[in-house]
Amino acid sequence: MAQSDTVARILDTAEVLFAEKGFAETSLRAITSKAGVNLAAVNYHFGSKEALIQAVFERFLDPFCDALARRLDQANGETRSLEQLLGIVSATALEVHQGDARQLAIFFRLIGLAYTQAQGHMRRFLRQHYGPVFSRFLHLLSAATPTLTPVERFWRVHFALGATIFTMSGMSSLTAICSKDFGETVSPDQVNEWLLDFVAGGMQAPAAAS
Amino acid sequence: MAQSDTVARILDTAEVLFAEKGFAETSLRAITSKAGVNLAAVNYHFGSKEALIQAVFERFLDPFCDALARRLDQANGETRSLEQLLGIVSATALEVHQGDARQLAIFFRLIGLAYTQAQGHMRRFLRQHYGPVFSRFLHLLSAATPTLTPVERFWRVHFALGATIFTMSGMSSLTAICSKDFGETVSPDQVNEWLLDFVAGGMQAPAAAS
DNA sequence: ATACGTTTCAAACGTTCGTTTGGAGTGAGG
DNA sequence: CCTCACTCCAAACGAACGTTTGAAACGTAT
Repeated sequence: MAQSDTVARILDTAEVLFAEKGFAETSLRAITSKAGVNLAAVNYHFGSKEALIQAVFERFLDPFCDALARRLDQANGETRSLEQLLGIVSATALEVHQGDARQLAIFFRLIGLAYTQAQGHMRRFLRQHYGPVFSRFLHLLSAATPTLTPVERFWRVHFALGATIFTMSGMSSLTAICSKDFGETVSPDQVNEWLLDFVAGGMQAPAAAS
Repeated sequence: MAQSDTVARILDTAEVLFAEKGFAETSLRAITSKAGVNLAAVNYHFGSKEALIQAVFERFLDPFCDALARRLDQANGETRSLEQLLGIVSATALEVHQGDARQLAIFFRLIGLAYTQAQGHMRRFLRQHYGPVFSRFLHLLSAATPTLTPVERFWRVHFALGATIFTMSGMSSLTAICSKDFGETVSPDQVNEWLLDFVAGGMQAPAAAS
């Protein structure tokens, strides 16, 4: 075959293991042995471990950003409410992963890791590759939250990002705790809806006097 | 001297380096060389790297939880509003670190790392040592948010935790971006107030139909 | 069938890690 | 003055890491 499935097997396995343990805690030996490929395959196909990490990110962020840009295009010109705007992002994430809760958790966990574990070069990579889409979203968000000053909006976006990333990346363990403590199983979709309520409420909270 | 300051020097340095780079990415050699002590000192005084990590957490979490318990005692019996309750936690964090923004950022960054990087044993340690205080807080929170179902409150608490930990642990880089993009410098205290507004708004957001 | 580019493989490389060791320093008590 | 417990230190240990190597295996086109 012209292109073996070794590359895909490595990416699939690395994605899961990175999401579970982080980048530094996941060795190439763990990835290659679980993927059933030779240890040297990573350096042969990707060049280095860091290049593998970037490849993992590109594979799941490119489709997401493309889909998000498409949906934002459809919303162009129309004045959108905050709830609609947040719904677009949420629906895009669900669309790209076709409702697979496990994939969705991995998605957010990796984004969270990129923010918390990666040094400067990773943030630069994300900003260069996906900055434009993020800017477009921010512009629409400005129209949806006209009472906020730019600085306050900047911070509230990061509050919302934190709530989202933190929750989604820990979704599996949190749902386990939830069902143990309350005897009630909640679907990731339900959590997602509750999160949207929370974020919308926080975004539109009145600004107290400083 | 009966007790040298080697232990304190190690703890001080480890705290900073762990917060900067994470646990796995911080070697004992980096800690000991920056602290100006011998490499073997860590294993001599603490036993292992993992024990050092726990010691770092105990040193900053014990005073915080004690102070929080004291403040919750004072609020005992009285019905508190959500804003007052959140204010207590915020004021406790500020009190323990005496308004030192750098220390405060380290504080939250370490908590965030404990949640995202640590495997099961770290969460178990946190739950066993600091679970009771957290339960008391949750009980008071229930009284302050009577319209929420227990399950919804559970999730909103984690949304709020995510917003807080994510923001505070990335405070230094976020303030840098903020001042670069807006030419406006905001104090950590200001961000803290805005965060309280956001969390209060999210906590009290109306629950949409599921 | 032969030659060639691509991919796989076992083995080893050098480095860095956490940890251990045995002895040298140090100060208080007998 | 000697002893003993505590602390520090240079050096080394074994293990695990990312990476490299050179040959074997493979498919394809001539």
